[in-house]
Amino acid sequence: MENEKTNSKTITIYDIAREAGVSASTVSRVLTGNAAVRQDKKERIQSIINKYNFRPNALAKGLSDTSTKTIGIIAADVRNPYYSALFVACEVAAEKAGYSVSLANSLGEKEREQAQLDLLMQQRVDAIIQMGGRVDDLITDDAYAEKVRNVCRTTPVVVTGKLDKAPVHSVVIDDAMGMSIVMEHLIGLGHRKIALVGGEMRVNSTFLKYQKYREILAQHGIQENGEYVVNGTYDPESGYEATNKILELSNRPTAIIAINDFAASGALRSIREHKLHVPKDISVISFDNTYITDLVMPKLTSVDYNYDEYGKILIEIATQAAMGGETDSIRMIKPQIVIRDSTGPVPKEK
Amino acid sequence: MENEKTNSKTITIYDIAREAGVSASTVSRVLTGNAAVRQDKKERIQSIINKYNFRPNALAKGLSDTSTKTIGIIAADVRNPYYSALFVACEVAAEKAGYSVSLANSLGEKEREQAQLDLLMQQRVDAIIQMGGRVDDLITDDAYAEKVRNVCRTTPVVVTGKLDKAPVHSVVIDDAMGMSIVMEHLIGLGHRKIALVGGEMRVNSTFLKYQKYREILAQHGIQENGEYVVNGTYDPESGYEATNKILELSNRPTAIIAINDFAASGALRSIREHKLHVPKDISVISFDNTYITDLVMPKLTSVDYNYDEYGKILIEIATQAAMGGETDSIRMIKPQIVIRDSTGPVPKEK
DNA sequence: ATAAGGATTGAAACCGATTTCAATTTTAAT
DNA sequence: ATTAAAATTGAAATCGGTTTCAATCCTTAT
Repeated sequence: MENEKTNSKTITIYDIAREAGVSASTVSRVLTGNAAVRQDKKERIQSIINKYNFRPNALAKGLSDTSTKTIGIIAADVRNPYYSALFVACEVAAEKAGYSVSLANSLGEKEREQAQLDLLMQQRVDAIIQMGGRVDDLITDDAYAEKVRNVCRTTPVVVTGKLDKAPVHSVVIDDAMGMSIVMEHLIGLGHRKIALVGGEMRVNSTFLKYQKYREILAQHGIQENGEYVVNGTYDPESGYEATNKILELSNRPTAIIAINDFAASGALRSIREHKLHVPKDISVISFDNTYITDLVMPKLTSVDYNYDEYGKILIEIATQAAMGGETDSIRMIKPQIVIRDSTGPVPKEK
Repeated sequence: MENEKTNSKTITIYDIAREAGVSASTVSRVLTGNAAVRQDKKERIQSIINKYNFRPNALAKGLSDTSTKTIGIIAADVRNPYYSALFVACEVAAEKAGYSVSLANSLGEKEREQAQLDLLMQQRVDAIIQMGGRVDDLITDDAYAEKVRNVCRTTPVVVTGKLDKAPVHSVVIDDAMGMSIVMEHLIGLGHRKIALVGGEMRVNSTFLKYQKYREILAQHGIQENGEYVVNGTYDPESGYEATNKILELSNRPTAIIAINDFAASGALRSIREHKLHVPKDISVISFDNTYITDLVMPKLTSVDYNYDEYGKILIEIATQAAMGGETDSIRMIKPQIVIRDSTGPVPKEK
């Protein structure tokens, strides 16, 4: 009942061996190139392989090799251009290193994330890269931390972000530096009334940015205005609402830092509806430098992480770990600002 | 040299069996639930499984089952929200059906696409879904068609689009109907000078739209203006340039149909730079209804395909085909218009 | 022509599950 | 208490590769 495919029988290494009049071992040797085979036999076997377009069963290979040359990737949501950019960068880098990747989306659900961790482990991927998602919850959720620790026991895990609850490898964006660059850019343009839009403080990367924001304000002798910081959920609608609140203040800021490009697009809409102009009346800057920066008007100044490089590093660490490299490594990604049309000099006081 | 992981030995069904004092067969039976096991033994085994957090090796399982419960998906580029939306819809639908998915991006390169087809076949996915990509080239590229035919011999392939060169299953968007809806919407608003922006005629879905566009113009007795049709490459920049050309015509159109939301965003920019307003001076409508429609100003009227439903159908066909269903099925997706702020009544002649 | 040495080769074991088949244990019926 | 029928169980084969190890085949030097 199960296997009633009408497909032609899939051909195996034994079929090739029989037709070539050699043993399966010999066919395997030409397949892997791990050992010498006499030239004429090699050619004969190769031609039969070509004739049938034979491809060795990756399951059997992985079972015997104990390596699948596959890296599992769990992303929060590839519909977010930040993750899709990073995923594609990983895929390309992996391919260069002779690995393929397999993607799963956690969609921000802890249960999905754990199920996917399990699944990838079962599939015997050589390493798992976890981008975003509910990693931050590990700090509070012990059962979850235990699960990750368990996975780490058999499969190396690389996480984008920091994590002390489990022996994972980390690649972290220097969020403080990112905020620092943003603040210096704005302050250099004369801004002193700077608002922060979007983000949840329980998310580490957001919290680090906030800390730096305060630190730099202090450095420049600027009094922090609590009303200028409005949390949100990283989407356009939330950026829109947060900005609405801010623009209704009697003492409006002259610059808005959005937690990501999505929130910034919402901010732009709110600003437009308040009949203000960017960057003449108010500057907007954001993080992630996704293609969204190019779609909205004006084009957004944003903080970039060099996704190609970022992906390359993730894959590098993952493959090294897969080959038994040391655990607990940590690498930093240095952000860079990409200046477009949404930031400009502070407007003159009237 | 190869296997110098310091990880603890991965535990197998035999380890569980030994500790439970039963045979591996019995452990397997509680794992799969395919056969009865005495209650007390079952519980003992289950508790040992839990104790070690044991997960059966999916490679070994797949090898013995001849089903991996995995569906391979090849997308043109998940960075495009059309594909990411469809991919996530597939992932969710697959999960409900007890399958997992594995994603590869062809990035519009024929060689990558073929390599990925090969790889997925080697990984013994139960079916392959190919979304977009160079499928259209199959019509002209015989070597490629031969490759696909070869894959089809062992693994069912589901394609988004039509294809007679290989025995694949098809899910196609009714592009003609989409264009029809768009045209009726615009004509209903009084527009008669309607331009078409972006797209390459060699791409079937684009060509079908163009055909319907002409057909409907004719139906309404509107003379086609060749200058109103400007091809492009589906990205913002291309939509921008095409629209620039159109807006420099002496006899400007009052509505622009963009081939997708990206092109539409470029069109909006061009229109803005020409000091025109949407939809007061000119209406803009596009295809795909991605989240981009929500980011730009004004929000875009666009044609939606109900991605959840679309993904569900793709997975349905893929899983049925995997279980030996008939080949060569074809399903149609009916598009729907989502009206937002970018389309309005034709401006009064001055 | 022959022995030593290296190059090729195949048989068999292994990777970790599932499943068939026959044997054994339970349970139910008489 | 017996026996037939039903429920459990384990041994062994299988899935399709890779690799070890011992055997066989060539070379080349003597």
